[in-house]
Amino acid sequence: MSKSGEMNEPSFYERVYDVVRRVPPGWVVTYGQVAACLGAPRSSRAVGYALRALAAGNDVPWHRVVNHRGQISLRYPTESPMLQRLLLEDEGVRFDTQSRIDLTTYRWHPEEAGT
DNA sequence: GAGATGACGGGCT
DNA sequence: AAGCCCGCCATCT
Repeated sequence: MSKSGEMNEPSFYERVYDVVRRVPPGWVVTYGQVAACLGAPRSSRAVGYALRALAAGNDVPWHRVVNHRGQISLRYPTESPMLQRLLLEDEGVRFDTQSRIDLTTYRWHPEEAGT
């Protein structure tokens, strides 16, 4: 990404970011939810790919996105997963003894939020 | 243009 | 309940 096309295309990335930005503090969504919200319920992996490309200093609450098991999928930098957990706990999200989030309680439903 | 990658999801064992 | 495998999709090399 160094040629033309990194800031002029409303790519999937932007849409993903836009959805994630709507997630209120203290709530979480799964990659699949974000994908479904974009009209591509099968693009969950692509969503993760988009978030991976996020640069530091952005206004996207990426930490509110977890996998369908309610766990943090990050395994990259050793600190990122811990950071995500700290950010969520700071917002009131509780983790069980298995470092897992109860999606039945914290899962945010965009359709209920209205658009 | 083709092959490989990845912050996933669902189903089966 | 937890783990393993396969399939999807957008992007990268």
